[in-house]
Amino acid sequence: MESETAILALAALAQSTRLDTFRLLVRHAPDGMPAGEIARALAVPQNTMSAHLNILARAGLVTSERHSRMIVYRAALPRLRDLTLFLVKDCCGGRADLCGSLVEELNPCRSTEKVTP
Amino acid sequence: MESETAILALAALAQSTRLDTFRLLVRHAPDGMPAGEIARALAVPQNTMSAHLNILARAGLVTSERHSRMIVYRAALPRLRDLTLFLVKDCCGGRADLCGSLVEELNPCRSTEKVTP
DNA sequence: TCCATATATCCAGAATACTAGAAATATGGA
DNA sequence: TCCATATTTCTAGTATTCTGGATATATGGA
Repeated sequence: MESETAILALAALAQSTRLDTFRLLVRHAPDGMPAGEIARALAVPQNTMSAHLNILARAGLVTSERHSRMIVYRAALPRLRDLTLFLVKDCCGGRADLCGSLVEELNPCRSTEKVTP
Repeated sequence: MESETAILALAALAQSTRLDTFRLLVRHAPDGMPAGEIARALAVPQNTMSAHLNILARAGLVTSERHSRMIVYRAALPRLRDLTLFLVKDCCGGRADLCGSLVEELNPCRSTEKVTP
């Protein structure tokens, strides 16, 4: 992932309404939610939410698809993965000594898998 | 990590000079670099860099320590880990189905360790 | 065709961020 | 004490972001 792309994604998430929006969409993945329903759920005016959704979309963090009258937004998990990878690689950068503890801590995600012996 | 803290960190990294600064400090971890040397390395006026370093420090992404006349800045890797964890947990949130592929991809960090059988 | 619904776009005011010149503060050496 | 160095703080101009009212566009149903 390019720095410029990463900055777009970081800036998109560095705003409370947008971070809440993204989290809401992650919770509703992979179905997604129509724009109006998102605005209602977060108690944000419809046009304000539209602007925020546009910023998230330009950052590649959400996708949109029209379903008759509604436009359904979905979290773009691969982009979140790329962003996370970008951050971790900044930290690692070929230096496993710095990185080890970080990856260890990421394991909570695997808690449902049988990784620990 | 609280959302508010995460937003501070995301915003701190969502700016090219600061992202470059953080990356430079990660590359120079754990020794760190004095403020003036950072400014010189990135060709940024010294007071502008001071402002950016202050923002990174308030976000907890760097620490500073005076060494006689110089103030040495260091990347705060644990904070980067917390931020990464925050992002990944947003994605996972008890849903290993969404998270699996993400953690898989994070493994490049482990390339120097003997994890793969 | 007319109307209701769902969403986006236009616009402007308020707030916040970025930048760098000038001045202030802290440290160490002569 | 005086000076040079390293950094921060003050300040203000410019640019960008956030917000929401008003309006425009798209879709589907009567």
